[in-house]
Amino acid sequence: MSTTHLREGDSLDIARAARLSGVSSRTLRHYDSIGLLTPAWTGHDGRRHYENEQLLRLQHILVLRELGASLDRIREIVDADDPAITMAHLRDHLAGLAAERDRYARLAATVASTIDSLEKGTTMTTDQIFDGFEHTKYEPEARERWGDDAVDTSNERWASLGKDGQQRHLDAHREIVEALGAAIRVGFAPDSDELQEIVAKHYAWVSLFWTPTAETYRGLTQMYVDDERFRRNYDEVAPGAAALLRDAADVWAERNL
Amino acid sequence: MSTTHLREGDSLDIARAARLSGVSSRTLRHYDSIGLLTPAWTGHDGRRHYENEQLLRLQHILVLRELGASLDRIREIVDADDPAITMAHLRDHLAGLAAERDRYARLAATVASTIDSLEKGTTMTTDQIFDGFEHTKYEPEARERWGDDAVDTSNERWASLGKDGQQRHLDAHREIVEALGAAIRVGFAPDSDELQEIVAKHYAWVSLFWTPTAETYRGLTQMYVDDERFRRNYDEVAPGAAALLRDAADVWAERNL
DNA sequence: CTAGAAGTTGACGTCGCGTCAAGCGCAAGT
DNA sequence: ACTTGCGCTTGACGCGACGTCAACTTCTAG
Repeated sequence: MSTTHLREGDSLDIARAARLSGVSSRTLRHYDSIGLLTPAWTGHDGRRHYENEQLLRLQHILVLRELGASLDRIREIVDADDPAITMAHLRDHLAGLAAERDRYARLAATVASTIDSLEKGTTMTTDQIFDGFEHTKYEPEARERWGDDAVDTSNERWASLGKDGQQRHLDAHREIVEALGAAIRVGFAPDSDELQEIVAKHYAWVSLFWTPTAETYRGLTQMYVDDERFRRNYDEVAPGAAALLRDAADVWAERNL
Repeated sequence: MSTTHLREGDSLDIARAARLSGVSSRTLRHYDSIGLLTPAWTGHDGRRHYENEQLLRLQHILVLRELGASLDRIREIVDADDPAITMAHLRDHLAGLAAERDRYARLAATVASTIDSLEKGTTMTTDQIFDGFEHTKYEPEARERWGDDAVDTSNERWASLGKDGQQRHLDAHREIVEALGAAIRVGFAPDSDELQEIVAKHYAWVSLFWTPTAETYRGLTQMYVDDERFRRNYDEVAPGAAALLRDAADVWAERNL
């Protein structure tokens, strides 16, 4: 058999080439414009025509595109048409994919646990922190401390969560408290990077519902120390945790708020 | 205490605001230009000045940005400042993150197994397929079939892989063969979507080293049938597998090459 | 001969900024 | 008083892989 057996009629216009290979004609034009896939020939009227050779190259391109490679990388691979180079690029590409995968996995886990923490039920720490703003005897004090609007808003926000939401919010908080406990055992200082990071998380945790100012944030952490019902939740993991959080929060608030 | 206690001196210029919050001044300008974060006030000379309120909003923005949310989504969340809306957006966002994570996981797995298949060692199917192009007695035949250049290139490509690479290439191939076997047991026709998909994978597998034309691809699959050493590898999983692959490849080549 | 189908090029939009480029205001040094 | 220079300003392009108009030309069928 001859290696080439193309009759004139074997060439396809852009639409047929696109349908055959499952891409849009725009994509073919794009590939042409960036020099990734040049049509076999172009009519006097500018219309693009594709033949077997181009369809083969396109197949090769699409195989690699399905692997998520960039068009630049694809170009280098198909132009080289060399397995050693293919391997090198695939290796690079895999590293990138794995990194992206891990990045999204981390993000998803973080968001999931955030949602979890917001959805879970109403238990101890929760009751204490948010009930502190609520209708009970602490409310007048809270209103005095943070102003009426803040208390109302906080109540509404908390109420808008389900029992579920409230429970899980706790879990995120528990992580923070346990990190605090670990910091105490290791002996980190309030202005150490480690503690400042914990405070940042604590602030972020609080911020999901309410955006404290430097003043109110300091006030909140001070209340953790002053009020025995709050303090117990922090100190139960390690004595002095509430005070350490307050000290670290003072530094953090000054630096960041 | 008063709720506002800002003195004139409390406002920060863009550089200090940027350093405090850990973003670039360009980012702050960007957030201003898209209306996500407007400075507290702007001097007669156009310089931006930020105060506590803006820094707080920025903190909220950055918390959400770390979760990978888009600026549009972030705007809706911080503008609403409502936990119910926050939850709804976080939920949407989580779905997107999980989808991306899974997508990259699939891509990474595919590429990894491709690399694996290219790196693994030289065994049976491998030996037979690629040794078919090699120095042994089959080489003259291969040269006749596909031309000298194709044979040389194939030899070089295969040689450029390690023993490892050659072995794993096999595994990918084995998957294809087993899919073929399953198709036979179920009784799919050569032109069925299922078989066409298998052929597509087979073609992609071959294409990673060599880009067959319709003619050479048909020739290759025909050889799988004709040559007992090749046929055995296909038929061992299910009798008639080689012939079925050839028939399906004929259809596929016509449609796609 | 004309309408319609299908092709063409060109340009903008996406997303979140990084990175020039050109110009202005203010404070310190000569 | 004048220059220097820093730090700010706005405006614009670039990235990646096309989707999506818009405006125009050409081919084909009636």
